[in-house]
Amino acid sequence: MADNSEKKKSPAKLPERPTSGRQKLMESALALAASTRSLATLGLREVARHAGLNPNTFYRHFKDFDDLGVAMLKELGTELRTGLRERRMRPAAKGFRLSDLSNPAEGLAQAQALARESVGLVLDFVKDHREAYIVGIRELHGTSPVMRKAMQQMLEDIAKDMTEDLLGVLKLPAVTPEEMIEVARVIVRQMVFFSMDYLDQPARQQEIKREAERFILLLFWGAIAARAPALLAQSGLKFPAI
Amino acid sequence: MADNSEKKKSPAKLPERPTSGRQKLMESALALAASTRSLATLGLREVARHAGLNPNTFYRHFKDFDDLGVAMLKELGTELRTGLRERRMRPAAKGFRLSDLSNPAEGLAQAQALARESVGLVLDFVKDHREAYIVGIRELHGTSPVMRKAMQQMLEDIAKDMTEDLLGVLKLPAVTPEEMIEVARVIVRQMVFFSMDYLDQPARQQEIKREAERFILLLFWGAIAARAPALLAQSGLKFPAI
DNA sequence: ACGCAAGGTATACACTCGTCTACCGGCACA
DNA sequence: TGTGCCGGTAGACGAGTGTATACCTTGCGT
Repeated sequence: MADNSEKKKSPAKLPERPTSGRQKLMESALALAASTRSLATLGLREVARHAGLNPNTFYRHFKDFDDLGVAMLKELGTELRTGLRERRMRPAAKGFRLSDLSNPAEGLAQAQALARESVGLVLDFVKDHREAYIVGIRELHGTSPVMRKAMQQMLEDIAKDMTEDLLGVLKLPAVTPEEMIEVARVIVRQMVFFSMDYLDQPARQQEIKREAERFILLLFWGAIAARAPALLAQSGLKFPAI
Repeated sequence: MADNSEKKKSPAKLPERPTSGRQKLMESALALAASTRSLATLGLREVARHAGLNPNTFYRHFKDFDDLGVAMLKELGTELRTGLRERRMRPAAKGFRLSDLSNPAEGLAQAQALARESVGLVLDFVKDHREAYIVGIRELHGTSPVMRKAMQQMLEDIAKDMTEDLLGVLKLPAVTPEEMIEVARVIVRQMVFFSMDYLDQPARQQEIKREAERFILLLFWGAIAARAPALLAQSGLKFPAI
């Protein structure tokens, strides 16, 4: 521990600069937050240590710890949304585009296929970005108001994306866009929980996937029943106004 | 700071022991967690200081910090569950007990009344226990695995209570208990988010209440549509198997 | 060729933290 | 009358933290 004659490995030739310090700090913060399981608990020194950097280097790039937080969120947030969007463009996802449709039963069949595809898509993504997901959700109900707002906004954006997709792909009778976004929001939020289960209980993954699909289908059935009372009237059922 | 001659205010006669130390610690922890906005960030010394106690006193009552957490959760959890239960026994809640019923529409009308009552009940409770709720939800996705498990268990218990009530009060056709608990779980989890909104946006409280009611009703409509296809078959609709 | 800013490092300081050991007053109860 | 235990206190130790100051490269612009 004493002073050895000469070392100074600091200015050694490091031909590799793949991650540029700032990046290393963010990655370390993410990794630590996912293992230690909180951003708020993280320490400046701890992150720097894990990144193999001097504690003070932190100040070169971020002023607060919130500062690093919003930077991470911005990066991961765009990654998530674009990730979802591009996977939504895959062939399988576009397989069941349909022109117009007056039969609700047909619409529900399409909805089922779309639900299955979407659920798998989200859960796969979550599994592929386990760390980011865990940390993000923690911030959703977390300490910093800034983070919380940003996180809520991200969920809302995803819900809006989903609404567009749903409105574009399937035509459920008499379901207005306003109701659609409400349904989408509910789905997105519920998926937060399903995703948690999915990560926490690997043995039940298939079952959880089915539960999520059933949930979505239930909502669509409900939406049709609530919004197409005329169609259901023939069956003799009378639904209370919503 | 030096040693004054004689003091020792410690063994002074304290006729008041309204909150017995342990209680003081838990209350301080709750207050601090709700203001500092995290249990994980809390420090043993910090809590003791806020409670006006010696740091070591903490060890007399709790061994971990998780220990205090589960104690708080147990207290508040039972308060919540019994609160919900006794309010569920109020006259208004029992108003629509019904014997047997073959008409799903009738069942749905009952469901709507029950949904309205239950939603109001939960949201009132949340508003009355704002601090506890915020802290609790934070722990639901929080750092400590112990807390997380405990919190999930509490939600699950509430869902079970709700299932019993639902099965007892209203008879939806062909909805099995297994499906009922699944629906109840989904409702409870969604109420977590609705409650957050409710606390965060006081101006929209009535609107949020309506959204929650609509969500629940949607689920029941969906459940009937999914589980009583025979009833709906007359309408000419054919629903895909779930 | 010089300067200078960016990124990184080393050392140091004042704090806070969790925990350990030891001491003390009341109360129950045998 | 003693003798434990329970709840509370005091002080100290070692480790970890955030931050301040100062020094050292490297690269780029002029």
